[in-house]
Amino acid sequence: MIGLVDCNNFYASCERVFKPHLKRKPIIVLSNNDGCVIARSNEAKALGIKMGEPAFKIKTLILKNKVSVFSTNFALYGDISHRVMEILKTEFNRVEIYSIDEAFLDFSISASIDRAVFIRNKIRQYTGIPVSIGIAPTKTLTKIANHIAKKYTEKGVFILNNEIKINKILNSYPIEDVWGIGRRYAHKLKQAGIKTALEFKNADTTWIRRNLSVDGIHIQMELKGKQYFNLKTHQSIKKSISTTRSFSKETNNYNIIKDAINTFASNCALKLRKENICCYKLTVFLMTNTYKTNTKQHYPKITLLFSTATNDSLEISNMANKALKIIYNNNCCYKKAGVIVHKTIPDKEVQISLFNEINRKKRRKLMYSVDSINMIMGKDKVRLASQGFDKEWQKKQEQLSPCYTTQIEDILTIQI
DNA sequence: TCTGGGGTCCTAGGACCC
DNA sequence: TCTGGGGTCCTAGGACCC
Repeated sequence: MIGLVDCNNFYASCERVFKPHLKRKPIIVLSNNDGCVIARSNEAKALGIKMGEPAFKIKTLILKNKVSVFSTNFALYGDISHRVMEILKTEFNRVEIYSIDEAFLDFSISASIDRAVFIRNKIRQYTGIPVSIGIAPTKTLTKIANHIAKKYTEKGVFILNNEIKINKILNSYPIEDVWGIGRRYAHKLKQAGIKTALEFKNADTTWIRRNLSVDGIHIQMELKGKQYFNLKTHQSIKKSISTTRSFSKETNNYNIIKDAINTFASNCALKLRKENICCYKLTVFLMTNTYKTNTKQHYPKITLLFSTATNDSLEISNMANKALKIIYNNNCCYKKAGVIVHKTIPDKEVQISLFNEINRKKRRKLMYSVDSINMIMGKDKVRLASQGFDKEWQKKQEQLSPCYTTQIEDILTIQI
C-alpha cells in the first residue's frame, strides 16, 4: 500500500501558522507579481474565489469580505515544506517528495487509519500545518483516497483497501478529477461517454491507447489496482531549469530587457550549481502580451549550445546575451521573457571540449566565493554588472509576509 | 491599469548512420 | 516496370502535474 500526504491549502496554511488570528478567516496567496490567486483557505474557496483568478478581478470581493491577501513567500513555504518532509522521513523508510506540499509514503507495513491519524497529528503539532492522508494500492488511487480524506472525513484520513470499496468510490468520481486526466482528455472522454473513473477503468484499452497514448493505459492500470508508478525514493537530476518572469509593463527597451535576461541567466546558473549539475544548452525567449488580442503577437526564441557543459554565471550570461541579440526586435513590445537551461549532466561528469579556452578550475572557485558571500549577505549582493541595478522590469510584491523561519531579523517576538 | 512560474513525459517527423 | 532494412538522435508541439 502507498500513502499520500498532502498539505491542505499549503501556502495559505503557511501564512496562517504565524498569524493565528486568521484562523477561520478567508486567506489568499497571490502569484509572483501579485497577479493571480494560487492558494486559498477553505473560507476563501467558500466565497467563490477560483484558482488562478487574476487578483484585479476580485478586488471588490476581497474588500467586502475582508480577505487577507499575501504575496508569495517561497522562502517561507520551502522551509515549512522541508520541515514537514523531515518529519515524514523519521516515520517512514521510504518517502518520495513529490511536490512542495505532497509526499508519497511506503505504507506496506501497518497501513491503518490509526497510523495515518498519528502521522497527521504529529505534523500538525510540530509545524502547525494541517494535512490529509490517503492510502491505497497505487499512486493514482491514493490521489483519490486523499481527495476523499480532505473533503469528506473528520479525521482527514481515508483508506481504499478493497475492490468493492474502490469501485463504489470510482463510480461517483468524475473522470476530470483523476490524476493525469486534464482538460483535453476529460473533454475527449466525455464525448466518448466516459464520465466517471469507474467507466474509464472498464473502458476498452485499445481505444484508450489510440486516444490518450500510453499515459492513458498507465492510468487505467493504476485504477485497476496494478502499480505502474513506483515510489521514487532517490531523486534523479533535473532535466531542465528555467527562470521566467512577466515584466511590470510592456517594453521594447533593449537595456531593460538585457538586464532582465542577464538576471535570469545568472539565476539559472545559480540553480544549476545548487543541484551540482551543468548544462549543454540554453534557450532564451521573449513574449509579447498574450492578453492583447488586437496587437500582433511575437514569440521569438532560440537555443544555443555550449561546447563544454557549464554552470558558470559569466559563461551562461554571455551566451544569453548572444541569444537575445539574435531574437530581439525593437518593433515589438515585450511583456515576458525567460531563460531555460537544459541537456544537463552531473558536474563531475563534464568533459572539457577540445576548444576550451576558460580556466575552469579558477572559475569554479570564483563562483563558489560569490555564492558563499551571497549566502551570508543576501541574494545578488555580488552580481554581474550586466544584470543592471534598477530592476525596472520587476514587479511589486506588496503583501509580502516576513521570512519567519529563514531570516533572523524576521523571527517572531512574543510578549509574555 | 492589473492576467504566475517551474517542471515532466509522449509522439511524430526529419535528419542522419550503416 | 522495378528502388532495402534497421536503427538513433533531435526537435516541436501537445498533454499533463504542482
